[in-house]
Amino acid sequence: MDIFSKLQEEKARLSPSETRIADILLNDFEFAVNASIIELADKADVSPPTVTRFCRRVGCDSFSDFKVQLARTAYVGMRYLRPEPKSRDPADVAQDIITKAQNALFLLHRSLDMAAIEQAADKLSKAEMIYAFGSGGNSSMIASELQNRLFRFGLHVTASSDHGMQLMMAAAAKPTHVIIGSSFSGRNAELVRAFSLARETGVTTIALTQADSPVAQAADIVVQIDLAEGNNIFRPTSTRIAYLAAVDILASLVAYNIPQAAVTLRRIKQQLVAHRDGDDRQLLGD
Amino acid sequence: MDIFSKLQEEKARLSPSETRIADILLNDFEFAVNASIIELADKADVSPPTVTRFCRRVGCDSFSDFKVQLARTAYVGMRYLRPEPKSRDPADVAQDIITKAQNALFLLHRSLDMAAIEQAADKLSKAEMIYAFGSGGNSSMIASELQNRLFRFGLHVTASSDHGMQLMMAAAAKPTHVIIGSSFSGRNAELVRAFSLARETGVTTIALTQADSPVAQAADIVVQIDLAEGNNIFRPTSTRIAYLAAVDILASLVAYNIPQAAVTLRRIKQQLVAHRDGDDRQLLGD
DNA sequence: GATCCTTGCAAATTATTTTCGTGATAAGTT
DNA sequence: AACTTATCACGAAAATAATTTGCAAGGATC
Repeated sequence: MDIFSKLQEEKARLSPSETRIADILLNDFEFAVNASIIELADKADVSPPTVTRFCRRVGCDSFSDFKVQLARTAYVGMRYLRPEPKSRDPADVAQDIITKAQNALFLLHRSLDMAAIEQAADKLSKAEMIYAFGSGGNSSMIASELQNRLFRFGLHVTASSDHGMQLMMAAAAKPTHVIIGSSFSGRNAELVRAFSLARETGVTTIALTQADSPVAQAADIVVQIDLAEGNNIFRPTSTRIAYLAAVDILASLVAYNIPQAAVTLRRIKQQLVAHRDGDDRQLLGD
Repeated sequence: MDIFSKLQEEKARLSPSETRIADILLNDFEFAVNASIIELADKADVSPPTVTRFCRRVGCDSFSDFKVQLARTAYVGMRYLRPEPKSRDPADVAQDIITKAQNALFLLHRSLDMAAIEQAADKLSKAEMIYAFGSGGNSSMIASELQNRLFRFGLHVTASSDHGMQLMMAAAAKPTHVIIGSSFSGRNAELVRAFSLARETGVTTIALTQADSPVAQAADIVVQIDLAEGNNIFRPTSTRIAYLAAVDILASLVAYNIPQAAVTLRRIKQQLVAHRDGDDRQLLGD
């Protein structure tokens, strides 16, 4: 368990002196990781022993262990404690965006249900036909990314971001087919309808979405992507990055399931090396 | 600058004792961040002073500073020193992909030229018309992402992934217009032609690409995105994630330059909060 | 008024850094 | 080739700094 969650948990039980220490951690983190116990104690107007006791309280062995843990979780844990540092200084903006993106990946990794992903990869690699659904700028990008990745392995796949089309495809799909749909919010009602329709005829449905959302409940297999609220709503880029990484993982696992894919990919790679001087289109390869 | 790049840089000049210390860092990192200077010295078969000297050598003020820096960059920096774990075990595959994506963000952040980005943001926010160019699956996605982000701020922007169209637009552009083009490889010859054409008539050109590449040389302003080779060629997803983050940064800076944008964005946010139950399309907002 | 908790002081302990000297290697000199 | 001389890496020990522990005083609570 990381320091920051421990801190939030203990917050109420902290003594006045300890609260002052905690405040410094949250407000002037840079100072805190670089300070010695004496400097930190001075700044918090407490004695060094109090700082030591504080460290023990939040689950560390010693002050130096505390500093290491602090520095370690800082990278990921820091920003989602305080809402928005949001200075307009370009360096801060860049730092903030990069950190949020890394956090999103971190959270994705932590919440990934590997069993579900493996199951999804398994179904996809055996599917006679795959429909990738997603609407809105974000999810439709994910749908075309799925198409982009999967067709390379020799799979039959088509992507659609059109609700009407999705419904028709879902109605026409056979039990040997697979529908994979993405919804960041989990509340895409049309996708839910498409899933329900497909399941009536025994088509396998896979959702890339938030756990326990309507879309998740409508699907057979749920690759859940649960990010903290803050990341989610107002900063779509970091959420999208997490989805892209999830698709990357899924596609890689599918590739391992398909012997032919390895051969194809190797050929693409060789071609890439041979023609390094071409333009971007070649980078499509993987 | 982080410890691990410093380490690689200094590697050749390291003495035998120092090399032993470096080895421990790389092989038993967990031990290294938790050890005291004495424990670390013992394990490396050197004396504590040698460890202190080693710390100074890699750019730290003291041993404790060293430990903090270590713990701090560990999360992202670790893996790109060792080549490939690459087992087929799903958990490893996932870990590998996530780490590579995080590294790409880390490297992006390190190599970002903030002055160039600010300059680019400045030009974009003042442009009468913006053309976003990019071809191939990756760069065309970046182009449409640019359109997607910039039109929200009230800017006039169009994206194109069609070479012929790009040339015509470049020929028709006026000095008050801006062309922004993306090329992962930096070798998109058509984009170079479009840039050259545009510059003849004094149109500002901005490139999102590798430094010192043909595309970079053809542009007025270069937002350089330099990732290590390994990431680049065979794993397009992580490169793309870096580009997406770069666009995110650029767009955020543009937003700060445009007073009107803040108002628009606030309205979008309020609407999002009010209609939380809608579908994905609303997440397009930022 | 007894008890418990918080806190700081001072001493003890431990960790880290500095200083200094040795030995090894390389470069220059006779 | 042999002999300085310079340079450097390295560790021992001393000096310094940081951290922890034991203990007692001051408050709050019951």
